[in-house]
Amino acid sequence: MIYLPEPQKEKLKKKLFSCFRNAEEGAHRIKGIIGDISNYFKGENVHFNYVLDLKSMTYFQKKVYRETMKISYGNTRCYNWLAEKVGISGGARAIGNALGKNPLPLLIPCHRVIRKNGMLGGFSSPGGIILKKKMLLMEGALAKV
DNA sequence: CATTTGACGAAGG
DNA sequence: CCTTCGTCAAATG
Repeated sequence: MIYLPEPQKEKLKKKLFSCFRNAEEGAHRIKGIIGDISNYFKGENVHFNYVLDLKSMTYFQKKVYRETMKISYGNTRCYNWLAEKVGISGGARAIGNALGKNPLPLLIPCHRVIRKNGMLGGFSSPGGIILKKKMLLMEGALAKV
């Protein structure tokens, strides 16, 4: 499970520990991921290559996530592009639904999926659309101003 | 099974 | 800008 940064650190901590009572002790086992994430938010071009546990997701969602993971750092694609990729051209809205349930934001870089008209679309993690924009800016994915 | 609901997109005001 | 309509997987009833 991934929680992206929230304005209030304590609130986030509380949320984490309510899910994982042994979070502190187990942390060393996921040092790699923690390091990667922290480097990412320092502005580094981090690749993220981990085997993800997606067995609780539907077949369709897994297909969407697999394609989403092919969008590399600093690039963006639109919802309909993904729709084509998973074989439902015209189903952009269904893509949005699937991405809205992304259990592993950042590792599954749904923030790189934006609207065709240049709008950013949505972002369901706590940081919301503000955070999505920040991440894209950091990646240098937003061309102008 | 029938409806409703969206992180969409195109077309036409 | 805005509205309407087509679209499709999931959630809901």
